[in-house]
Amino acid sequence: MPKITFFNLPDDKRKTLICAAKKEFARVPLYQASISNIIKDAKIPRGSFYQYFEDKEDAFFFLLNNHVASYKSHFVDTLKNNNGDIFEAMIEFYQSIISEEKENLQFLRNLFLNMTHRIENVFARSFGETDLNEDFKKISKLINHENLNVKDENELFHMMQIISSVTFHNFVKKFAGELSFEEALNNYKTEIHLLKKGFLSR
Amino acid sequence: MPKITFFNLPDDKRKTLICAAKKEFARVPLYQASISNIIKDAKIPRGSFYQYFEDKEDAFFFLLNNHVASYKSHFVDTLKNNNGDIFEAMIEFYQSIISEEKENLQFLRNLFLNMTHRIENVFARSFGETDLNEDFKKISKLINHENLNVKDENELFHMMQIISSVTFHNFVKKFAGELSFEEALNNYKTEIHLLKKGFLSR
DNA sequence: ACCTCGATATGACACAGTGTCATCTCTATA
DNA sequence: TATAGAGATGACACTGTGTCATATCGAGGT
Repeated sequence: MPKITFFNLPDDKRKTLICAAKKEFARVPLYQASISNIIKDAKIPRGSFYQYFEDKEDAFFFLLNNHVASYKSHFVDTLKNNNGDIFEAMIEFYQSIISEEKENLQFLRNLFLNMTHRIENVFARSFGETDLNEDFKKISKLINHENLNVKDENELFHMMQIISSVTFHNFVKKFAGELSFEEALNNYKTEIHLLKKGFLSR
Repeated sequence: MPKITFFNLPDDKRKTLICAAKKEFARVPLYQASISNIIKDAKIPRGSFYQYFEDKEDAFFFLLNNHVASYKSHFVDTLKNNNGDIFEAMIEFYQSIISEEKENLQFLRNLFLNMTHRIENVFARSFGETDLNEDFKKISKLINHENLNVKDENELFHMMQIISSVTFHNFVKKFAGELSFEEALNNYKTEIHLLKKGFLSR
């Protein structure tokens, strides 16, 4: 977490800093990003950066958490709008993410092409160290269980794990392959369809 | 690829170097690994390293390719032994990977917890820039298509994509969560089972 | 034995980025 | 106006990278 001084900063200075950081993390992935670039862009001296953040990662994960928080609430909305149909909701969500504006897309690209477990974890659980089950239970309640071929909570949990693995991987393919919007969406739909019908004929 | 001089090296010197590199990449992930450590351990001067490799990544991907090549042939064997049952083969394969010896496990751990797209790609296709379909077709021929609920090559391709997404993610969970062998295996079996039966009741 | 030339080895060096710290500045309050 | 605490600043030490001029080696020719 950023230090208190960061939050005490006047709004415009804080915004400038956030923009500079976002710009750098949209330019290159975390491990290639440099504090030097950020402070040069934000026009603050080196020492100040360390007044506000622990280090590069601190700044990065602050930004990431903001992004993820907003995606999360967006996803919950989407799920509600689709009456708990998790599959339709995922497709709509996937679609909306790959339609983001340029700088965000670039940021996401660097994210997904360099998805360390630490980053993935931010998606899986809120940064506030809340229990991972918290989020799962919240989502689970919103899902329409009718027609779902799962026999208990455990199977539902693993179903969600599978869906998120597949979704992540589709993002990676989209960003790596420079797939068009349509290609990416069709691939994702095909895979969701396969998940629904299962791999074995009965 | 390493430079010619690397392959011209006397066997023992080359082995020492490979061991030192492996040790470093088992200690920390690629982005944290340092050439300085490798040359200190291998007792070669700094300039020599650059005589053999382009840079850190060059050495890393050389090692990675070796690993992956051996895993690949191991997987093909496993698939054959299971008479083309892709699901049983995956489970047996998964099991064998998480049973590797310590240094390899540590190397894999750093790999999966920092799975950049560039690394993932090495798994997906051979480094030799061969067409990605090459490998897929080879595996596809070995798979027993009886009872498989796929209607064409395209669906089969996406089925394989899903299986590999899920498998990758299970490796990540295993290495991140410090799950026991049994826990990890059970989780994986559950997910494969779910994939087989599908998410929708019919 | 000696020379030569291409291949290889070596470590000093310039450079880039990190994180720290002593010191300076600002502002609110007694 | 004095003072304390919060914040700002940039010089500095340190670590690691990649390069390059120079040294060394070894096989083949004379």
